[in-house]
Amino acid sequence: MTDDDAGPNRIPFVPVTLSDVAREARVGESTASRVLRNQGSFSERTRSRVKAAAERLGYVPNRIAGTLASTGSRLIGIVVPSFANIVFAEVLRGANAVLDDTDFQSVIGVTDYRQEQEERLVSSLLAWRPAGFILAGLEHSPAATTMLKASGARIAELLDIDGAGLDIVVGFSNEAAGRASARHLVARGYRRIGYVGHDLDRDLRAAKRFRGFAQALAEAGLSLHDREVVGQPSSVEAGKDGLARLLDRRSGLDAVYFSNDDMALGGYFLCLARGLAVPRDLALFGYNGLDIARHTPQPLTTLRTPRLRIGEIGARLLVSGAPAQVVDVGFELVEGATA
Amino acid sequence: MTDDDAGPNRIPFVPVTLSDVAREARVGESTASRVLRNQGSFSERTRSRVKAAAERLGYVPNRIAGTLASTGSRLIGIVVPSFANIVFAEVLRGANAVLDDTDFQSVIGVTDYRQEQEERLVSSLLAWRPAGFILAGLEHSPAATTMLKASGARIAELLDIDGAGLDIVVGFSNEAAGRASARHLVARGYRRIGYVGHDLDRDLRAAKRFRGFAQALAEAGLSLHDREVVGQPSSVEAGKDGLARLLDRRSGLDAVYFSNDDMALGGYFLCLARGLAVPRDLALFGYNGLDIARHTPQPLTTLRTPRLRIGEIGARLLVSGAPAQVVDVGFELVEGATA
DNA sequence: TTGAAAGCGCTAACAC
DNA sequence: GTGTTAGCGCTTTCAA
Repeated sequence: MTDDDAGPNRIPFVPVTLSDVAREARVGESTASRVLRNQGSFSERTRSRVKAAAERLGYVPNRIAGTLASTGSRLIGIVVPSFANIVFAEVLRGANAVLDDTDFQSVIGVTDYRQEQEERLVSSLLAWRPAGFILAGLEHSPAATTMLKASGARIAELLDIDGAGLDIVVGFSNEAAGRASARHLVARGYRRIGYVGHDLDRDLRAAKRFRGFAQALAEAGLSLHDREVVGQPSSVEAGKDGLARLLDRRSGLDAVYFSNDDMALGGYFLCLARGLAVPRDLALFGYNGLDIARHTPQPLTTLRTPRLRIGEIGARLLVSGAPAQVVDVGFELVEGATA
Repeated sequence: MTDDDAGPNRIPFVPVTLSDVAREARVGESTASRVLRNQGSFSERTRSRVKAAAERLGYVPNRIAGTLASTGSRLIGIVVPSFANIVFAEVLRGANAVLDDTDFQSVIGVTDYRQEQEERLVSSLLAWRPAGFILAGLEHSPAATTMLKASGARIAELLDIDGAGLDIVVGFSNEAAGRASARHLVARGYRRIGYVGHDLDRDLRAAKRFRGFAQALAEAGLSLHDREVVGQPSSVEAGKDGLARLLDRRSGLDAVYFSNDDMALGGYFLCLARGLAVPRDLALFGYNGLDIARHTPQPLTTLRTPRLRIGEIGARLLVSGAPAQVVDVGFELVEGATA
């Protein structure tokens, strides 16, 4: 599983080092270093000679050595639950857009929603002495939390503000999101409301939304009519199957809240397939504001979250050395045609 | 834009080094190193003392230093066009699944489908002296190609085999994919076939599929009835709008080939909204085999590609030091209900 | 089986 | 403005 032979017919690779450049330019190493990093002072003549030498030799600075020699690294460790979920993809995109303009580089790990995997990743990323970490959510294993605190790295926890953060926190209240969704349905006159959700043990933010949702129903004197929680990650299929089971079991539902838009789209497709009129026969409410859900024949009523901005803000605060803080970016209720 | 002050109230971070561990265990540094890497020989007694000392001190090995001291790094540079596109997300997931079982770590960059950006990324990733690179497709800028070749790193180019690769190539023929799609439509009796595509200048693989598609039509004595190419990245909306324009402009179309499933879903939603019967009034054919497209009221007819496997195979060949080779994983025509 | 010592390629004082 | 000199924290000979 490790690479010993670098494949066939490979010329042994001899890298160009700073001292090669310095020799070629007939200056000292430190002078070459200063020119190449554009720091400290040097004459124009020296500058051009060093630059030319570096160019001629095809010099690529070795960041490993550079990082070791200086103090701080320019790596940001990013740990997300999944790539398949567009939400994290967009957060990443936002973060990357910011990091691209700096000389930070991101090292990424995927947890697959497993805390133990998050812990493993944090510990192995730590070995690279990252200057910062970007994580999803506020819940981490005790060991991960300890390591993070001890690491001296800045930490940005994104997408959730319901709880205590370690350092920088950028997101919105998932509980409030759930409450807002419930209030909307109640205001629209729906009374027999169901829930179709996924894997709440793993997706803690979905669990918080559900909690907020149920709470707001209770405040309105209602209770959940019924719910169907599938034990898998969210998907269109899971939403479709979940709603099917709910409908087959329980009659009289007038609205369903889904754990997210993927699930809700599955529900919507089921309604189309079964000839249920939406929202007359059944109202549907999602969460996320997925692109695709805006272009179905009836746009989905949902909550849109500024994921790209969350990634951007998180990364920017992280690399700019901003003080610890909580940034609530809020969310927006999107009135579609399904609720 | 750089981090000087590490935030408020921060205890200056003093990392534990190998020499701390060695001192604590009362052994030499090299002995401690051997134990911790489980390499070379040492007594059981030494082993337990070093392990205990490391544990007690909370030692995290510094990979930066380790990499510098040894020769090869354990980093894999991954460069993908986009996260938003589920295809790359899944390739990444596959690659990561493999890398997780090794002690390689991935450093990721996103090009946004721009070759200049790919070039920038390759050059900045090179500074980390990665042992390998994973790239999308076979087309890179000349400068990027030169740098990659000169780097001595192994290279895996994924998702396309229509062309010359640098080292390891894992994917399928996009042209063949286009041809297979055309043949299917022709075999089904469709004759007035249109195309709705996106941004072919940037998405070179979509361009190859289109080429194969047109070619197979020609072989069948047909030619493209009309086409609409939007100058944006693919999206549901672009597919919807593109098809709308095509239909408004040209009558008599009996089938449309889309540049991918996102676009095709947009087209499908347009048909639903306009009350066009699919496939009777208009047949639709996509590309990708997206999950969601299997759960619409009528599953989309499309081509499924084994993206996860591509990522896995690419990563595995890369880290195992396999010889340069081309792996064709093929694709599968999925007969849905839309064509 | 163990330790001392010499780097890996670079940056950061500090002289000059 | 420029060069010399120590390291950064580790791995790797090489003796012991």
